[in-house]
Amino acid sequence: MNIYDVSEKAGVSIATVSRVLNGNSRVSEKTRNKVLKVMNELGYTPNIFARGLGLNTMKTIGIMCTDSSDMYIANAIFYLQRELRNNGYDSMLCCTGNNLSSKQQSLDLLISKRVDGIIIVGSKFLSSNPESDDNRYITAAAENLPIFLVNGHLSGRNIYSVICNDYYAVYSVTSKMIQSGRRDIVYLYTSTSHSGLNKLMGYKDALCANDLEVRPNYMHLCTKNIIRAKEYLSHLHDSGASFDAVITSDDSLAVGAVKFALANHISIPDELSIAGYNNSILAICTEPEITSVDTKLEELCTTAVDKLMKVFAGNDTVAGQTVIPADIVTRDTTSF
Amino acid sequence: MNIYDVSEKAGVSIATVSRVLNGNSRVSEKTRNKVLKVMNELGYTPNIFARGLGLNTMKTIGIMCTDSSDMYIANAIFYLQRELRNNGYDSMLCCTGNNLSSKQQSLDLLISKRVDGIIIVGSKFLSSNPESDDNRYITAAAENLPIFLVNGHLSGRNIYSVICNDYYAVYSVTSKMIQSGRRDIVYLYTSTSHSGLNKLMGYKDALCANDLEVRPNYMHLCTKNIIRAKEYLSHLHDSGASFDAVITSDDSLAVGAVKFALANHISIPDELSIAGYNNSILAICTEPEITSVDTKLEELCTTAVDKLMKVFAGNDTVAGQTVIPADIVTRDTTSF
DNA sequence: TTGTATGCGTTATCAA
DNA sequence: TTGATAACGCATACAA
Repeated sequence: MNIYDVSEKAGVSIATVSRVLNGNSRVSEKTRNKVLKVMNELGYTPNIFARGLGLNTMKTIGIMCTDSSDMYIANAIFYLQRELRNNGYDSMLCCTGNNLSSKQQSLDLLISKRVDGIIIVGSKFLSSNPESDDNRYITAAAENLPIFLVNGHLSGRNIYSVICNDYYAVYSVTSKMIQSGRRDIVYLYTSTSHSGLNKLMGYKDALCANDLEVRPNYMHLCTKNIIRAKEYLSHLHDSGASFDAVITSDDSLAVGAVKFALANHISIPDELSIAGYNNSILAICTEPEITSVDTKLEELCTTAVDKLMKVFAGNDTVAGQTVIPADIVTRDTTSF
Repeated sequence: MNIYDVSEKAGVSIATVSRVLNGNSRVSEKTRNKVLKVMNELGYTPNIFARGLGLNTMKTIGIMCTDSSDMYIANAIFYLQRELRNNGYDSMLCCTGNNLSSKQQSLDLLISKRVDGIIIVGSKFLSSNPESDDNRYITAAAENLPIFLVNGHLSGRNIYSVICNDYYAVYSVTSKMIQSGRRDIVYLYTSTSHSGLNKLMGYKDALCANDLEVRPNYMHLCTKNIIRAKEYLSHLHDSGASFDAVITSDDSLAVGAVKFALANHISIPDELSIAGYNNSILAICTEPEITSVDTKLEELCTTAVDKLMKVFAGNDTVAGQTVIPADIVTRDTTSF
């Protein structure tokens, strides 16, 4: 079933069929209808390979991430996919894990599939070491197709980032904690990515701005895991360190903090204030519900796709980086 | 950059380059190395369209779901994608929402992209009405390519289902509740899909088997939402109905039940036992943590991909339906 | 072991 | 407005 079958049955040439297929106006109404009727009768579908061979585009965007089962990333994929579809593009998903060589392989694979562009989701995808060459393969790929980063930053030609203002978000939360009377504030974080380090810096700077001491054991790098967060706080508590607030870089850690407080009969928020990050469903699972930072993921995603479409349209004034401010959603684990 | 460039630079014919590309053994070691070297130097990547044009396969599987931001589905996508990759296949994701015509459109789109097979995730994708023609478009598509259902069932040629034994899982949980002394058991559920109705039936049958009354207001269809579950239980409680157990078809509803109990100073599990479903992270967010049914999602997904590969290999003895038993993960909201 | 020639289904260029 | 034909890049049957 191909264009020849249609042309034969309709009594026209393949060129005419092709014109009908592509909405070319240089076809008489009568001929067009005749061809459309035949296409319908035959249930004809154009062959995407043959088309791609000529046009060298598949109207498909590759989406890469380390782990699509992560709630934040899963939501991003949903939004991206929806926006791309609205713009006539499909998406091809690659979950790479955290191994550098498998990230490279996935990128090569998407390129070999001739995707028209690539969207990378999550700051953990990139190596945060600016000295290393670990992101070189991405800048190299950007020579041939545009690359977009959602919640990640990398500079370079044909690379576009859309990020949330993580530094300012954590700075604000920390400041609010201090303003509401907290002085011994623990910060639990999950990642040393660009975004992760920005958040940490926000915490430190807010302490400094208020003349509070930055204590190493009050900043803890922790796997993204409820139990681990609870364990570390228990450990800190048992070791005699006192703290009246916990700020986290992810809601799961904040859930751990709530569980720690409940297990030790520490009242929330009077004796211990807790703030989460990402404003996920986890923030409303606990009792009390958790104050959390809304990172505007949907807006990040729609902005990324918008920029992508502009780049495809040949607009060469698309900003390399877009920063979107976060919101703080106040609930019952804080007294501000 | 194509096969001709490589052949010219390597001083061989395009046929030889193609043979090297496809691992054909009828090439001398010397020639092979020469060609590989040139391919490397030129950074040559074969054009997938040209290849697909001849072979009419893209080594790509379409994955369809209603909503990839649903935690259950997000996990399924992760597992499926990983298994497909392990077998040399890529995946193309389509989130359709719940609208029938957009489901049909997405299916058409995947077919027009010449995917080699389609995996549909989630029982909500299918219409559960066996009388309606709403699933006809799927059986029609199955005439041309194999269709796999993960946690969904549809019978027909070239359609394969992998499902969890939901009926028996809920039957077991309900029986255990009864054995541990509960008599007034509420069942909250989110869906009237095939899987959803099976679960409901499991609940009813377990009650009947123990000579307990099936009361309509003790079975409630509820959106997948923490607050809604809490509200319904409050309503039931306020209306004077007494209950000593809540079984749910999703962890989110069980979280709502925990919140209801905490808000009303009802002790868990003594005064109220609670069971969730899907054994998601939500089950361990609350205090106490929730007993939940592990639906073996990873096993469902690997089994589906296994079956897919067997079908592609021409194995015509692949079972149309595979049923995998669930596990009950006992935690602190039940006394069994 | 290697090379030549053809077909895959479409789009686009040129001619009519 | 329509038709004939080249081009896209690869795999493969057949020839050498």
